[in-house]
Amino acid sequence: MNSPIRSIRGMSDILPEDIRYWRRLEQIAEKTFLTHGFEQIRIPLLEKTEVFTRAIGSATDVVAKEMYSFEDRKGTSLSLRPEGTAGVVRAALQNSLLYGPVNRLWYSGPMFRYERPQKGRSRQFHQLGAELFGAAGPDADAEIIALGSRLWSNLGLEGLRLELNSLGNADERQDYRVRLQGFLQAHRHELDDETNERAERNPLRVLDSKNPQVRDLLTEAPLLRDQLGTASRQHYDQLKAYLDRLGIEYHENPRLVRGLDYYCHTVFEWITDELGAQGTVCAGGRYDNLVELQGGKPWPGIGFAMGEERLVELLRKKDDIVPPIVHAYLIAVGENSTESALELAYDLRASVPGLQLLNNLNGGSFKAQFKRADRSGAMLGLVLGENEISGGQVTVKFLRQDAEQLKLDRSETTDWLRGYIDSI
RNA sequence: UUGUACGUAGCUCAACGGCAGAGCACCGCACUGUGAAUGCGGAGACGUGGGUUCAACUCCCACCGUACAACCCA
Repeated sequence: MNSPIRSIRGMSDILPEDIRYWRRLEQIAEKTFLTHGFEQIRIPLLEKTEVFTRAIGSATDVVAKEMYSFEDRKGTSLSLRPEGTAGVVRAALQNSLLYGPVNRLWYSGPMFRYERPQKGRSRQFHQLGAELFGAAGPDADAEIIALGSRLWSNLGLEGLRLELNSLGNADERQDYRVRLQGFLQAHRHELDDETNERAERNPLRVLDSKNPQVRDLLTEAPLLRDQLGTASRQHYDQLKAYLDRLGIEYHENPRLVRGLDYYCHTVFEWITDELGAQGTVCAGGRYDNLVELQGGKPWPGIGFAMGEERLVELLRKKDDIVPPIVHAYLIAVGENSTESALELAYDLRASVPGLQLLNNLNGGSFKAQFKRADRSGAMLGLVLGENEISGGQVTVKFLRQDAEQLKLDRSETTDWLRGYIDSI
């Protein structure tokens, strides 16, 4: 016998018992995006690899080590998308969505990164994201952060912490990068190999290291904040003033940097303490250089992406979404009962809106079928036996309440069920 | 890529260098048209491959898988 095939590592199935949380998340997110003027865009899961190497940066781990890349039959390098923004920018450019009025887009769907799975991290994961193009000011930053905040309240999620930082513009960031690199090099004998290697490749990432020794040393490191020019500082201060006005709490984290190269100025993360090591539930920032990197004329943008698995986990912890109820289980025994039952179910499902009806399959005795009806969680057992069939009737047995069972004429069954559904 | 832990029935877990056990779930019977209680019965398992041993589910090694963490990041 063949052994069963398992799904690919890190690519898990989303099972029926979890679907209600996913649906709640996606429905509320969609509604929230809509009320903020965001329109949906759907783009391919597969892009030319260059879409990502240009945007995200070829030195980042995401591009260098974590992409699912392969050549198509013509030898073009393609990659499954590791994130959404790069492709959205590509699509916006290609379809002439930019360079006009402010443009707001949202997307959702699976992303792929080749990593060892752990809690809150998988190789196929799902993101919901929003992107806002054509507004360079801090009001847009506030708007996009406010959207996140509103989404949490719409979802009933509390206790998410907003961390905030500014990376400055490209020049400031480059200057800082050099200074930080200098600092790290001066202390390289105090650092482990891994950190030194990172100091070479992507020094900003050293800032959010979890290594306590590194963190200690970093208290003396130069701060990006001190490197910001007047304009960048004003942008950041103005954003904070707007957030204060909106009553959105934030924690400034001067060591918050994002993993992807395209960010500048405002960067932020929404973080929970309830999910273990992977607590970032939403992260984003401004990417004023990205459109240019992707081959367009410069155009400002800001956005964020949310990890759906992580948000679903938070919703599941609250556990306040009730599973759908099964109204009735149709039991049928005896000569010709199968066709009568199929017919009755077919008719009732058409004539009783919202009726959740299971009909018995695989035969079985009355006892067995009642047992299945009970296990199914159904409120009612509808019984079609020989007596009912010959008399044109249906017996209704209440499985969850203390009440006498009824015998209805088939002609009145539809109305009775409508009334029953309304009453519960 | 690295580290740690764990792989026994559909699920949750036992046991033990010497016959592999239970609970839940499933199917049936007691009750041949009435579930959820009870009793009885049925079917069903040692991740893979080596090694040590008279004997391995148990000890050792490798591999595969899973979980968590580091790295990285949503």
